[in-house]
Amino acid sequence: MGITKTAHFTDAQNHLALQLKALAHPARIAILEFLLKTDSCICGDIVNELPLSQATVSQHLKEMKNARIIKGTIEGNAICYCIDQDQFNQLTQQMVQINEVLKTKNNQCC
Amino acid sequence: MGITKTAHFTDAQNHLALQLKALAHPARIAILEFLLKTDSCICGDIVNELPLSQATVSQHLKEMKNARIIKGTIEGNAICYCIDQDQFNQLTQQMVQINEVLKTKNNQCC
DNA sequence: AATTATTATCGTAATATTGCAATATACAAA
DNA sequence: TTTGTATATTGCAATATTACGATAATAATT
Repeated sequence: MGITKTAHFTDAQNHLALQLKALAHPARIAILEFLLKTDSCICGDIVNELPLSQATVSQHLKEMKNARIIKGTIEGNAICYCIDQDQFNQLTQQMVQINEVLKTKNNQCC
Repeated sequence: MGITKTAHFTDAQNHLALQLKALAHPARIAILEFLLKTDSCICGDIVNELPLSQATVSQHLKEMKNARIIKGTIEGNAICYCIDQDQFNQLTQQMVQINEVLKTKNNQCC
C-alpha cells in the first residue's frame, strides 16, 4: 500500500529508520559531505554546489532538519546550516554498537 | 518527478545512499536486530517475528540482499539469512569516519 | 518605500515504495 | 508421485518521494 506500518514497530526502530532515511539519498550525502568539508555552510552555497534546483535543495535540507541531522540558524539575510554533531554522533554510535555485537558473534552461518 | 538523479552524483555517494536506504525502514531495522540477537536466521523465523506478511518480509529481505547488507544460503528446505559482516563493517566505518572529521572540526556555526 | 537577495512553500507531474493476496517455485517427505 | 513446507515472484492498489517552476516570505540595501 505504500504506507509504512510504523505503528507495529518500536519507537527506537522507527527513529533509527527515520534518521537513516534522512541520509539515504545521494543528494543528501552530497550535502553532508559539503557541510563537512567547507567552513561556510550558507544555504546558497549548497545550492550552487549541487546539480539541483533551489527548491529541491531546500526540500532536502528540510528533511534533514526534520530528522535532526542538521540544524540551521538565521545569519543576517542568509541561513547557516550545520551538521548536528550530537545527533550524528548518536546515530554513528548506534551503528557502531550493532557492528560490535556483530563482530563478537562469529556464528556466520552464511 | 520522483526519480532520483543518481547520474549527477558520484558512485561513492550513490552507493552509500543505497546501503543506508536498505536500512532506512523500521521493518528492516527489526530484521537486522532479529538477525543480531538470534542464533538461527531462518527466513521463516523472521516472518513469524514480524507483523508483516510472508510476501512483504520476502521483499524486504530481497532489498537488503541487493544492497549486500545481508546474505542468504540455502539450508536444506529453508534459507538461512545472515548480516554480511564485512559490508556492515564497511558501512559503519564510513559513518565513523564522517563522525571523526565532524569531531575534529569544531566550527559549529549553528 | 522600492529593490534586491536569500530561503521556504505551494502546486503538480512523474516515479518509487510499501504491502499483501494469489500464485509459482523448489525441495523434502511420505 | 503426491503432499506438505519454505521461500520467491507477480500483479495490483495505495501512499510516499523526488523534482522543479512559480510564488511567497523575510530581511538587507538603496
